[in-house]
Formats: sequence, C-alpha cells, structure tokens
Amino acid sequence: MRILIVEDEKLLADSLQTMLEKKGFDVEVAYDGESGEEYALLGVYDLLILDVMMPKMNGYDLARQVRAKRLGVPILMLTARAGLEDRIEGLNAGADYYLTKPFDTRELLACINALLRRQGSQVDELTFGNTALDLSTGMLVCQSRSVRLSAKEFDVMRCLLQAGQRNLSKEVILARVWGYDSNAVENHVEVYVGFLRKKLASIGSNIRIEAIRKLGYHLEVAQPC
Amino acid sequence: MRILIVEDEKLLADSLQTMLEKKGFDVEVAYDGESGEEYALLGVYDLLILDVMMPKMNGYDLARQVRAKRLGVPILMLTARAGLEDRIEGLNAGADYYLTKPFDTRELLACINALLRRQGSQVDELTFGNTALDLSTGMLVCQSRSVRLSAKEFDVMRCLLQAGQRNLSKEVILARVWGYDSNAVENHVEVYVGFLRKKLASIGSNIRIEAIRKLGYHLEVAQPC
DNA sequence: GAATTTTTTCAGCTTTTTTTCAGAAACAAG
DNA sequence: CTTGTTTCTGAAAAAAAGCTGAAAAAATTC
Repeated sequence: MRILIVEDEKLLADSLQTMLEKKGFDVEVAYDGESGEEYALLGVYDLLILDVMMPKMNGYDLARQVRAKRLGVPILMLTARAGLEDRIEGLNAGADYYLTKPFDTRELLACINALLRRQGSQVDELTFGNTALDLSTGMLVCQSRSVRLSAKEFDVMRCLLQAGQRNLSKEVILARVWGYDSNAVENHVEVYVGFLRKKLASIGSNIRIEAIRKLGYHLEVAQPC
Repeated sequence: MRILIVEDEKLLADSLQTMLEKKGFDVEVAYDGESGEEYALLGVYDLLILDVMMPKMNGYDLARQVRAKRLGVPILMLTARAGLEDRIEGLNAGADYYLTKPFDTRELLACINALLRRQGSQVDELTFGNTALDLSTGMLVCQSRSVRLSAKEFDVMRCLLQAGQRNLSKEVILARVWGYDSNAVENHVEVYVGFLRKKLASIGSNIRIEAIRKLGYHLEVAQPC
C-alpha cells in the first residue's frame, strides 16, 4: 500500500512518514508542490496526503492537476486552514477528505482506512500461518497461489480461523455453518474438513487442521520436519 | 442519482430533502434508524446521509449493518457530536465522511460531490480493462470497435463497471436496475449478463464478467493465456 | 399498424456444490 | 492383540446455481 505525502514542514512530514511506516505502509515524501506533482503523476500511489500551503504549488492546484490527468487516486487534504471556504475549495479541487491540523493520529488512520476501503484496495482477511482467507472474495491465499472456496467451505474455514489454535467441536461448527436446527450430521463437518485439507495442501499452506478425538478440530502450523 | 437521508429531526431532514431535490437528486427520507436500515439494505441508493443519534438504531450501527451486507454505497455521517472519538468511531464503522452540524449547505454539496465523483457517478465514461462505456450515448467502446447497448443492458453494465473488481450480488443488481419492488427474478440478471458477455466479445473486449456462486458477479481483465 | 427491437419467460442443459453412504484407517482401552 | 469407537475418504447421488437458446410479450420505431 503506497502513500505519497506532500508537505513542506519537514518535521511534520517525517513524523507522519515514520508513523505510517510503522503501520505497514510504504511511504514516500515530497517537500514542495512541484516535486510532489512529479511524484503524484507517476500514478503509482494508492493514496495522496497533501498539505495546502506549500512553496511553488499549493495543494489545491496539485489536486486539480492529478484529477486533470484522470488519476483516480484518493486524496486526503491535511491543512491548518480551517475556514469553510477552504474546505469547500479543497473538496471541489478533487480532494476526498479534508482534515484540519492539528489532527489526532488515530483520526488520520481512520480516514486513511476509510479512503482505502472505498477504493477496494483494502482487503479484510483472516490469517493463520502462511495462509489468509480473503473475506470479500472467498479466496484462500498462500503467497502467490490461491484457490476459491465454495460457500460452505468458506463458512467452515472461517470458523476454524476465528478459533485459531483453540478447539472447536463439530457440534459448534454444525450449528454455525448449517444452522442450529438443521438436520446436518457430524459427518458433514468431517467431509468438509477433508475438502479444506485438500485445498490447503494444493496451495502449499502450512496450516494443518488437527482433529482431537471426541473434542473437535483446531488449527496448527505444520512443523518443518 | 438516488440519495437516502436517515435523520430523526424532521425539520432538518425535510429542508435537506428540499435542498437536494432542487439540485436534481432523487431523495428519500427515513425518520428513524430501523426504517432507515430497511431502506438502505435495498441497495438502490447512490449515497446514504446518516444522522448519528436516532431512535431505535444509531447511525454507527446502521453503517455497520450496511457494510456487513457488503454494500459499497458511500456513507456521509452528519451529526452534532463533534468529539474526536465520535469521528473515529464513525469512520471505523464504515462511514466515508464525517460532517459536523451545523454545516454549510455548500460544504455539504461539496462533500456529496466528492463522494459521488469517487464512485464514478459523475464522469461521462466508465472504463475497465481496454473497454469503456460512454454514459451519454450508451455505447460500449473498445479501441475502434463499439456496440450500442439497450437500456437494461446499459444499466447492468454500469452497475458492474461502478463496482469494478468488487463483487455485486444479483439481488443488488436487481434492485438497482429493475427496482427493489419489481417482480423481476434473478434469471433476468443471468440473461442480461449473457447478452453483455456476447457484446463484449463482439468488440474484442478483455473484460470478463466473472460469476461467483452464491456471491454474484464482478469484472476481471482476461489474462492473455 | 407493420416491422423491428427490447424485454421477459421458460425449459432444458452444464457445472459446481452439497449430501449421503459405506468401507478403510486410526486410535484408545482393556 | 482385539474390540469398539471415532475419524477419514472416495465414489455416487441429489440438489442447487448458473447458462443459454428459443419463443412470447411488450415496447418502440418507422
């Protein structure tokens, strides 16, 4: 997830960069409007954070340049100018959010998440070992390989991932996936665990679904023997 | 462009409605959280404007419900609660913008425009892969070749393009194209997806309309194998 | 009002998913 | 080692979801 910060207050820019990098973003910084434009127009970023008042080119004009080039990247305006007119100008120039300095770190992060979520570039997933279940597409992903899970496979896998290393009885899985009052039997769970084990193996996952007699299932990371 | 306002202060709600209708939007209003939820989950709106403090269900929970149902509709939170924690909760609940009362009409409009712009609702062309849908002529264009889409084909294609790589359930397509109260059935969507696939192929588009069982459809760029 | 286009309906087909079942394998206890 | 139970598994049947072509109905155009 690549973020470009365009901000002339070096101190603020750098602390922002540090903070966002800690959160796992890939951050680059430009210290004036013109070089900011140069970077932004590369079109490689998932989010732009722009200051308004900057040397050489202000944030509004930079936003307009970006939009004129038809780049759809979300833009977060970050500025000390709190006036109503400023906010309106910012939004009309093509910004997607207008945040006023001084701002709280958690609020900034919430904004960033909201903007990335909207772009669909934020994935929500459950992970265990080297494997992730993408909750929006129902794909089981391990490094570069992935398989699609059917609806029931997905439900069972999600239960297991939510429980993690904790144990889950077949009864509970049955109730959560097939419903409390269905007439499904425990063999259904066994069959689906079988399906899942095959698919996990097919993408080279190190997740093992471990059975414990009379108790149920739980996940483990396979030991390299 | 359909907007749903969920707001219990009748006076405010109605003046908002009037104002937005003057601007050419198609506006509906719900006066409490529960009926708001009912409307919102129909999936037919292009924007939700939610108050936070409401009888029966608050705006945060409503936003969470909408997101839980995987609806990507933009949400604008409109509220008197100006606190930092409130803003953060709102954004994390799934809102896209947090505007504090009292607000200026022009600012609200700028926000609405920003949100709709992001959805691609105000451009005159939607593109994906090597193919574009011209919204003014209803032509599907791929390089030099193009076909005209019928009205329904156009509506379905627009939904799909707006969602892009994100998934769209048949239910939502049905609601957006045929209306939530029509007696259209899911096979209609299947038939139209069939029509669109034929037309896409006929102009050499690299867009594939991918079906995912139980989930719906989404677009992909066909890989050159 | 005839011709054309668009939309709806529907039945049958293919594919995928889910269920069923019976036998094999694994395990724990005596 | 045997026994009884539990879990695993592969194959087959059943059900569900999606696709498609053709025809009927409705709307639009000329």
